[in-house]
Amino acid sequence: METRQRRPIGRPRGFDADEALERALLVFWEQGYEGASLANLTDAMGISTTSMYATFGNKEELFRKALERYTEGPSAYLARALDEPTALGVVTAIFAGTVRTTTRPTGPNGCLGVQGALATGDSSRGARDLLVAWRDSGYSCIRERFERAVDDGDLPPETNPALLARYVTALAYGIAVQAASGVGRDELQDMADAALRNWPPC
Amino acid sequence: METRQRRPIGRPRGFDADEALERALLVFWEQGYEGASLANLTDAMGISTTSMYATFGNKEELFRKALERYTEGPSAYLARALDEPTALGVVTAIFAGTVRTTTRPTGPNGCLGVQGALATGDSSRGARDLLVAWRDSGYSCIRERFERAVDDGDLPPETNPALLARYVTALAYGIAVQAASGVGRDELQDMADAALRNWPPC
DNA sequence: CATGTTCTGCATCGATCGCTGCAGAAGGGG
DNA sequence: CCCCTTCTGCAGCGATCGATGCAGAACATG
Repeated sequence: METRQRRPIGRPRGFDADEALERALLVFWEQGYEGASLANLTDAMGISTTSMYATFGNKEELFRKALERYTEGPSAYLARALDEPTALGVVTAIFAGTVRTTTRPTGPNGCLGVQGALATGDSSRGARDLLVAWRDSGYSCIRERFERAVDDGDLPPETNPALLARYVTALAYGIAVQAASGVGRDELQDMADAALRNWPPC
Repeated sequence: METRQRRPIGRPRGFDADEALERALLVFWEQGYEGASLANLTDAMGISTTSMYATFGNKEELFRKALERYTEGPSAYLARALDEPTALGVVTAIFAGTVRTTTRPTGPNGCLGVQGALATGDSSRGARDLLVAWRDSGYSCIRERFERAVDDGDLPPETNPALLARYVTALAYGIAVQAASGVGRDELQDMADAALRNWPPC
């Protein structure tokens, strides 16, 4: 049997959808959901609004797919960090990944998941809720990882994993906000190193 | 001599400018600069667009004045916290004020200075830069307070005040982001308490 | 070739964006 | 009363918002 058709019927797409999505991701990352207009997005993507709607649905769907790409690309450090053998290793990797991703020499500063749609008008509530869920998902993964660390004896048995996860996410968000404000990579990494010097903090 | 004229010449204003500014502040706080449309703002303020422009200038000026009001109102805890006698007292007050202000039972969640215009399009860059300066001002005040604490012997002489201020602001921003995501007051305060349990962290 | 399917370019939709012109209303001073 | 100044209500400005209709182009299949 045939594994797959090489070309679907109909006129082939005149652009690379992956690259277009990457360009859209950068625009959303830098300008936020509301700040990124369809004209901004399609100009950066190099396609017409018609092609954008035919390929990605609408603006909110485009944002959702850009966020997926962000999760599996720039923000993939989180999933990798959770595989570190110790809780300290996990947190060290989370902070290092956050600092690196929010202060890339080329590209937007900050974190799409934080600054993409933190406060919005009514019409953008969908994007806002999407990021609330995204942040909550990241928090839950960290909390569950800490629960496992407690079970493994890697963290003291009196540790509150939920509280500890709130602490780590708070610092990561704080790094992202400062990066969006223009604070440099080295300064943020030094701060993260200092915070890691006593671990666990509670 | 007369201290001041009771009434300026011309038709008197038909609304309370302070109260209108307070209403605008709440809209900016909840929806952000870009998410708050002129219609949203003037509806909440209870005045017409003409009156808004005559009184406050334009949208960006209105935002600037709302931010001033925010600094002297909901965010005044920062200035008060800096008067605490010890660095630990300062940070304790900052965290408590941040948690309380970002999780008020009535009113918007989060911090206007963080979520008001973290990432914007080109047309809102003025508001964005305004908040970058606002956050930088807060950071500088904290850093200078820690420098004084080092001079006073309140903090160990090897302390890096700039780094410590980055740490405190990062946690405060992280609290604000989580509050904007719907995390409750008690949970955030517990986290702040845990972070304060070992101080200074570096 | 004809036919079917999909994608693209152009023009444009109604709604909303931030903002303003203008006439009249509401006060004080003469 | 008239005159001056300031504020308000109404209407509407050009621009931009997100989103579409439609005709034709570009492919596969027969």
